[in-house]
Amino acid sequence: MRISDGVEWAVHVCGVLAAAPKGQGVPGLKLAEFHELPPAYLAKQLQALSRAGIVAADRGVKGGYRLARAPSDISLLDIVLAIEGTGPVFRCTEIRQRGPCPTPPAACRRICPIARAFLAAEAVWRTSLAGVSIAEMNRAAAAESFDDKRRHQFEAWIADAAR
Amino acid sequence: MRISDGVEWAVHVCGVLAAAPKGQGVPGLKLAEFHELPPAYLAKQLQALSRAGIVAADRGVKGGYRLARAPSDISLLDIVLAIEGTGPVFRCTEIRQRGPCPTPPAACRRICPIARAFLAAEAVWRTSLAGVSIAEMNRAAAAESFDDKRRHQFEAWIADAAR
DNA sequence: TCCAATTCGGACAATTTGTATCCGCTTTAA
DNA sequence: TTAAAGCGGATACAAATTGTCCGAATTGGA
Ligand code: SF4
Ligand code: SF4
Repeated sequence: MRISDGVEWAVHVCGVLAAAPKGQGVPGLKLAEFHELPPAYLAKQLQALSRAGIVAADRGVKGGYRLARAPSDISLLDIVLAIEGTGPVFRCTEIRQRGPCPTPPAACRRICPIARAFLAAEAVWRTSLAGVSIAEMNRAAAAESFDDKRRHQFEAWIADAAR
Repeated sequence: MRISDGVEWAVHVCGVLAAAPKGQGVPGLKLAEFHELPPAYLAKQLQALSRAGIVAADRGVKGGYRLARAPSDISLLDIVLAIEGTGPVFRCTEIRQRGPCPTPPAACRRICPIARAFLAAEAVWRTSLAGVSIAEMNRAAAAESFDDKRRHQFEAWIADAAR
């Protein structure tokens, strides 16, 4: 049970896009270059973000990716669900209905205590991730690891990358 | 990001063992038969439970598996960690230290806000799973899906399976 | 208007991970 | 001594993940 690398990439990319000039798009190639990621594979993750309505994509020579909504309105959970899919982590194969002493179908109308416990645990996990937004993380990251020099370096880079 | 089938199997097996006669062991073959599971693969999961100290294994002709501690002292989290491993779900590849605008190593002493958020979410997930024990789930399952006839059927089966 | 440059999009292959099985070994009770 | 049972490693098989490619769509200028 491990989380895909694409989730980490997507979170970082959204952080960069949140800091990009309003109304301008950043090409996927530039985003890949920023973190030294495989461009073609990152493009696939960006497609998933686009399908989920988290980023918007403009094609053509002045195209690129930009956030589809405000950074404060995009949570970690949104990104995880976009990349990993919305299905539950624990999925039941109904083995209780098999074997020499099966649970009768009538008793299987409601999910069993085991599945309930896993769903409840996933619910609090999702709630926790839903509570932190891109905007908050960018603010925290800037305060912790940006000095004036690096901030200027970043702004120069993104001014060149944005279209 | 999905959870292994072996976890579901292990939880069910622990539930069966909790209902077995005290002091007697149930062979792995019988446990596989009860849920119609592939015997060889279930045996591997049982090894993991044994290594984690959740079940105890007795070898030899009167051997079998039995719970290593009280059912009320075995949580869902214990089983998940035994089967899936204890590593974190989200593991960072430190991509922030690469590319044209890297985070300086000095600022990477503490984990970043992104990783913190994921670790916090996993912590509440684990806490939730740690709060439900095998004993509680067996009690709930019995109340929901056991009538007198099925209870007798189950006790007859396990009396024959236990050694 | 048409063409060339640029970019996203989905289909496709390669790699890694997880699933499942088997067999020899040790241990134990009869 | 023998039969039953768990342990561990070696080995095939299936699936998900990772990674790459080429075509469709859009823009801007000739
Ligand atoms: S009893 Fe619960 S965990 Fe087991 S197969 Fe049914 S729903 Fe899944
Ligand atoms: S900044 Fe955070 S999420 Fe990104 S690579 Fe570093 S620790 Fe991981």
